[in-house]
Amino acid sequence: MVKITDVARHAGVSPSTVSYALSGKRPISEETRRRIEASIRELGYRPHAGARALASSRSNVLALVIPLRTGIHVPVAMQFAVSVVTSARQHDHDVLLLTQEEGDDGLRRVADSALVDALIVMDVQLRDSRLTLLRALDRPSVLIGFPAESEGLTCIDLDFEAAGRACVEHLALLGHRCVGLVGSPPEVYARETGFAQRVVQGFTATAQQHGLTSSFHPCEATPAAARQVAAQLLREQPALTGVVVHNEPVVEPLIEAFEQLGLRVPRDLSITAICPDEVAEQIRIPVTSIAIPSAEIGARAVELLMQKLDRVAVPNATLLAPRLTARASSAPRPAH
Amino acid sequence: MVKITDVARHAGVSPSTVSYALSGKRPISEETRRRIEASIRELGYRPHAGARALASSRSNVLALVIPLRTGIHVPVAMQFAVSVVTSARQHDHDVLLLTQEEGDDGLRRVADSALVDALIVMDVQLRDSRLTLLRALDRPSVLIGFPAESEGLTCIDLDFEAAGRACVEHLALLGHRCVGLVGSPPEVYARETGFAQRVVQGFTATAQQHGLTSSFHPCEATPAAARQVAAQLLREQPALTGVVVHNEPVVEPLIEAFEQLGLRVPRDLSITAICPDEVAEQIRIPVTSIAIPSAEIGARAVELLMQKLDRVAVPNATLLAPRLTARASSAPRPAH
DNA sequence: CTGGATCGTCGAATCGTTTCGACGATCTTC
DNA sequence: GAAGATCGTCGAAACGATTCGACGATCCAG
Repeated sequence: MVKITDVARHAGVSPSTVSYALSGKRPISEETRRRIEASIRELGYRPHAGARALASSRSNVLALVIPLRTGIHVPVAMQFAVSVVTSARQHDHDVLLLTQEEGDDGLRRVADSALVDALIVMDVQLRDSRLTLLRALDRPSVLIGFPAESEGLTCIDLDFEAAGRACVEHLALLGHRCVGLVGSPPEVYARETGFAQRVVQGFTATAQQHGLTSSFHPCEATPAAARQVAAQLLREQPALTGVVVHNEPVVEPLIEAFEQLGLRVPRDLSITAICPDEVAEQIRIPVTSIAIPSAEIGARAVELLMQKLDRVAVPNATLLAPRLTARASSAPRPAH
Repeated sequence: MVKITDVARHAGVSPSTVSYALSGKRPISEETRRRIEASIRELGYRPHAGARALASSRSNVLALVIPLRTGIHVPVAMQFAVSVVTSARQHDHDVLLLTQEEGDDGLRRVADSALVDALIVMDVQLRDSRLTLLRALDRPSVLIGFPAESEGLTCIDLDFEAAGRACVEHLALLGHRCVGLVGSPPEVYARETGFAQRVVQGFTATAQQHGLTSSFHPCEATPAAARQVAAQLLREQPALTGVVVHNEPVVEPLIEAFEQLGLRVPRDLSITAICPDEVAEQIRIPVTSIAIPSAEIGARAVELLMQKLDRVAVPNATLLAPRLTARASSAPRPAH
């Protein structure tokens, strides 16, 4: 293995000079720098990560805790993870993958052993045992999602309440007067995951505000459940003309179900979804949707972490504004 | 931060004794060990990862390279990643996440900087620029999937050829004489990803061997494409009674398409798929399938790596035998 | 009972960086 | 042209573990 002393000797300088040339923490003359860089390339030198971490007390590694639970849409989580890795690399950091089931101990382990400099935690719940831990830890962290009490933590997420609101407003603007929300699987609400509830809040409040009739149903992530919910919605609200879906795998089956019940989309029924663009676009009738900007959230989470590592103050809460893309699935309310 | 000398002082022993008590590399008396363990708990000591890596030249971190490409089924990749993390933890290792796009440089970086001890590479292609690199690297690696030339590498995967064979044999045994294969998206074959081609080989060879009429069509991962392929298959082979699907997102749409073309599954048409159990089970008509054992592959890959790290010889190639689960979608050939 | 293993522990060297203080040399500024 | 900054570099001291050789004590075999 080639080490910094080898490079130093080869370039005719001292090891510390090589280090400074690499880190830029002290000025190095143009000419010396070039000589050092040439030696590095020629010898194929790579700083030893462990030695570097030991000396600098920075590992340049971020921990990412990914969820495993049912009810979360896997491709979204994956996209998010990829975006974290990509962004981290742009800041010269790597990403250590932890699973939810490692729990508190896992977080404490990687933090206390200085294996990672900072942590990103996905899918936090309203009351999450990890919150206390994260607050106590001497390493910065960023949460994806908002717990009930976010004091002393840094959180970022799509503004799901605004997303629910935007969907209803889109439908209201098109003249719809009777709307329904098809939500995530029941267990998602049961375990008090903030984002799902926030959609419901935004949806319900806005519907009321606009004087619309509305109802809300959780829905398992299966076509069968979708058919059932579709039928139930129509039974309860025969005048239904607008539906908001917050449940990725069910968007398409739900449309199929409505059509089999005799409703044409968007002629008789307008559909709006909160889902990734890929899902919205790949359906036979492309769906008007609010995207879940996983890539942006990931990138922003990393930025926040980098700032915190640099001791720059950052906002406690970052809510990304929803952007609605109108597609073929929504239209003005049928004249009839 | 509490360090090993603190523990040593607290327990009244030397630092090296603490180290040996922790690693078990030399015998330590029962009583001393207990005293040390008590001190560790009391002080909340965690060995500094960097220092440990530096002194032992072992980081206890594995690199995992995940694919980003289109055409691979994301939940499968995710399941696999989770299983790698879980298994690694059981061997006291952590997992560093790399993306495909980091490419050769990324692999070299983490390997040469001693950031990781070993590497797992998913989704290798038949001829992959990383192969040369992996062979040259001084760190052990395991590939998921088989390249064209696997000499000097350790590879593991489901035996996709046997999977193709098993599907055809299942259909042949049920009396079917005319079968079709609906494959992955064309780009998967174009980029020469071994596993997809191997299914085709197993399928075609076995069909021929049993004297069956057969045909093969790649298929984009959309319902529209599924409908198109279904129609085309029936046009080409009006006597078609058995279909093998190797394309997760299309299994359900394909069944729907066939039924809309007037064929009842499994009365008129038997379907067999190569896909995760969750996909096979969640469809209205549960599908006879060969599972992709991502969890097992992940666990086995980690085991192999651990053995290689311990300088235990391991087989070059590990092919997992396919297991076919009969479900509602396949039945004996219609009488006439 | 004696000589050679084995057991349990210690001290010191080592791993490969970063970083701090120091020190000439060069550059400003009045 | 003297005093003080700044520039560019060096040497040496961390950083916090692991591991090797050594050494007294205990055990066992002949």
